[in-house]
Amino acid sequence: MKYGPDWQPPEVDWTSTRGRILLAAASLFAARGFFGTSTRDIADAVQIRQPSLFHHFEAKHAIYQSLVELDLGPSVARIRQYLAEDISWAAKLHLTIACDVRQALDQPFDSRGLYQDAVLSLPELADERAGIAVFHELVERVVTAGCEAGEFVAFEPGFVQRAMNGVLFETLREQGGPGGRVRGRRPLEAADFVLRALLVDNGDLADLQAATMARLTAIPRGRG
Amino acid sequence: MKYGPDWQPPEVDWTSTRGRILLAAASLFAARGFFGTSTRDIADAVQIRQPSLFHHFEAKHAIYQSLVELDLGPSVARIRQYLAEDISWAAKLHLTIACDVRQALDQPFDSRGLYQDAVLSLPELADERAGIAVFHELVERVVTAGCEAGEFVAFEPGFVQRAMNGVLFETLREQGGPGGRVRGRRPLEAADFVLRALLVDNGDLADLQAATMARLTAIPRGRG
DNA sequence: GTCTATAATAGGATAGAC
DNA sequence: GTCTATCCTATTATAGAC
Repeated sequence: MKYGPDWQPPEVDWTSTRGRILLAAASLFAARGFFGTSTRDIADAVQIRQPSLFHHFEAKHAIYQSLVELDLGPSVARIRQYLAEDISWAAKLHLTIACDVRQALDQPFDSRGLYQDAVLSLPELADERAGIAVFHELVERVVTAGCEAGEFVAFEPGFVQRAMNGVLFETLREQGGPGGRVRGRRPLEAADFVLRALLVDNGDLADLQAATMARLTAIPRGRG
Repeated sequence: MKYGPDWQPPEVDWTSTRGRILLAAASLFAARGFFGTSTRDIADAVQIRQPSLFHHFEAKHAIYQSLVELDLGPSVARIRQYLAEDISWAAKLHLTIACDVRQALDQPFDSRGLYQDAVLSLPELADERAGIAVFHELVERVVTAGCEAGEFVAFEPGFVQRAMNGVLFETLREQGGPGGRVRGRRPLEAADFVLRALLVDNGDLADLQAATMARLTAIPRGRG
């Protein structure tokens, strides 16, 4: 099942025409939005003719769909893994945020144009809506458990999930997407910001930072 | 000057055709985005013919522009006022966040479809881009001063401004816009979340809450 | 101030040659 | 796998009657 425990998105050869379409479309979606980008714009950027796109993707929304899969799939997989590990709830959340920011800054395509409600409400993107709902549910589970364990103060989990997403998205918007000069500390800063808001005892933060940093540096960089 | 110290948006009669166009357009922009909403969609919702729109607004983007003015104008005016008051930096920021959320939930139109980079990059919306930049600059000024005064921990002001915006926007998305059952505590929760992340001493939070609450209840409600 | 009629263009997608 | 040619629809906006 898509976005299920054993699913992962198909590999992409970024030098192939299909890969270059995805890269160009992602940049255009980020700059002008899905509806503000025409298939001609994308084709021009890849230097092919507009109808040739439809040999690689059945429709415009399929390009967007593939990009969401590539961005969301690993995020869902990671938080599933952290949930299974024997670490504190705070550590699970800190890792989730930091690794999500790090992935978005490391991956070759720009993810800032994805996750727009107006696009996701297209009927063809039902799987992606469901996948996002799964991610949100897993985050809420961590927040709820962290509250019950006394690690977090009592905000509503739904609110926290939203607030965390807001911090995540805006951090990416600020960074200007892949290719910008990455501020290396942003993944940790974003995670620290959210955890400081949640933690009952901010004294725990230094340990979280050290643990997350150790695992962040273990992620392969520069895939693009 | 638009969005300057003495500027405020023109009053709107929400029962007039012009007002009803703004209300309908705001809801549609929130649900399907600016580019995903056609002038026909808006006209249908107001029960007039599509060309009649152009008697009230010179172009589609002028509708969007008016909505941004109505939402952003009061926000900029408020933060200017808080900057002039003799209260702590933390109080200025707490008030800014809480009152912004409260306004968005109280005003008659849905503001969730505004502030999209893809739309704001239209050349006709240069004033609105500038207005948003002014708001961001004023927020950063509060954050920077709060850090220097030792009230806030040392995050980068630009990052904090982004994170705060993310929390703001996502809080509104969660609430479902005006007309949804407003969770009365959301303005305070959003402000608390950001201030907890920033404050060196979380013990100051209770005072902030009390001060903000006193001024929030003084805002007239139910304009819609 | 709202209407009908229509201009002018841009959009996504298909057919079929090479 | 890419091309040219083209279809069909939707879109923003204008003209001019009432």
